[in-house]
Amino acid sequence: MTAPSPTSHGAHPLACPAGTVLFRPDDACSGFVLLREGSIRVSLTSSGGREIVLYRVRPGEICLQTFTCLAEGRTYSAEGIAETELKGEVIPPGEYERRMASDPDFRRTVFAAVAHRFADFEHLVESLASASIEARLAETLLALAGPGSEVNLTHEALASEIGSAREVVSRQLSRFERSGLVALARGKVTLLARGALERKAAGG
Amino acid sequence: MTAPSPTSHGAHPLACPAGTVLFRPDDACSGFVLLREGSIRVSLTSSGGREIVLYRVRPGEICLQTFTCLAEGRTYSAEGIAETELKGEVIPPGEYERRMASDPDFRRTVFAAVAHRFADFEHLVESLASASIEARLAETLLALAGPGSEVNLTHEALASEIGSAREVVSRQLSRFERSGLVALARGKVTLLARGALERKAAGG
DNA sequence: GAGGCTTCGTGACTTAGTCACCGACCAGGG
DNA sequence: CCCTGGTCGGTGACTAAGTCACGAAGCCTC
Repeated sequence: MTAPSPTSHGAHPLACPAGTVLFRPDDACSGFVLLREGSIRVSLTSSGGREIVLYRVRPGEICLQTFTCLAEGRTYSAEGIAETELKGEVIPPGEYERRMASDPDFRRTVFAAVAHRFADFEHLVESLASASIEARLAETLLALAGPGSEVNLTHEALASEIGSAREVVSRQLSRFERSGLVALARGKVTLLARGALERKAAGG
Repeated sequence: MTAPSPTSHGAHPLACPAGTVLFRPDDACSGFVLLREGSIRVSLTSSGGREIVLYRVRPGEICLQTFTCLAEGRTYSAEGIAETELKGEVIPPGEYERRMASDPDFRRTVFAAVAHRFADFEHLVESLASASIEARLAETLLALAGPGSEVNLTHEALASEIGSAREVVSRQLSRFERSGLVALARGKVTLLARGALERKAAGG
């Protein structure tokens, strides 16, 4: 092998456009992804056809699905799609094993990321089990808007973010609109009152 | 230190009766538990007072909560209660670190357990997001009964197993009883028709 | 500018969750 | 033995959420 990457010997580069399907249920895992740029959406589709977004992988984070597959030698059980153009590296399974064994920093990083991801999962379970649609939707809108005030997703896509149905999201958004919290357009939600939405998200 | 345990130098024994609260939200983690006997119930209680059982730790499994705490140096976010008398060992954080670094078998075991636990979590999310109460309750009854045919839990406790409300569980159990699938007594559910329950659990 | 697709709105209905209350059962002390 | 306080379960009435069916409006392409 010539000119190994300075950051991780044995890894090969990853680069793909938005929309690429990185893995589907039952795919085998081709390696551990270190993302430098972009965002991967990982979601689960139940037999009834309902989709729910589990989490997003961003630079510095890891894909728990991938970790699981590598640790147990299993196949994926969820779907991963590139939301934006991706750049990073793929560490093949053998190399991943070697680094986990020999590189304490790498190991700590992976562990911390797994732990963090797991905390997200707990939050998801808690919110699925007991938060109202109003609160979940408000929270999700705030998270998706980030520092900006626009969310460019359809009601359908928002429904799968919160694991609910399109009609339910549409009706809740209408209520938000009537209360002046958001403005609606086709495929777009504009946040008008972050404070009020934050209160709703907290269950007020 | 004298007479270290033959299985894990630096670990100290764990033994406590049923009902012991092992950790609560915001507790610091005192070490990694290797369970030899018994069962720990790990559950989350939301601000609204609703409790949901996340998973149980049995011999050979690990507590993901504990792993998370150790990996990120954080406090617990859920509650852990001994369902039965417990026997095992507690590996203190420093010793845990050392073994993760130096013992490949230990590391692999922990990883596989984390991965397995994570798969359970996915199942929980999927079922919360899209399965009916009827299916979730049927599945939970079968799981809790194990090879036997009795579940000695109150409706309240069953409700927290599936993350629902007591009244909902009571009504669904009544329907199961009227269909001849179970027999009900105070604090006890007896399974009469596993096959039919399995079909319900599968969403039939 | 017509046709076709996607997105969204809505009414009618079912299922799940909440609230309030009451009656049945159970364990303890008198 | 009976009372009593506590847990457990049943139920009616209501609200929230999810489902089903359909149609209207926006958008793209040809």
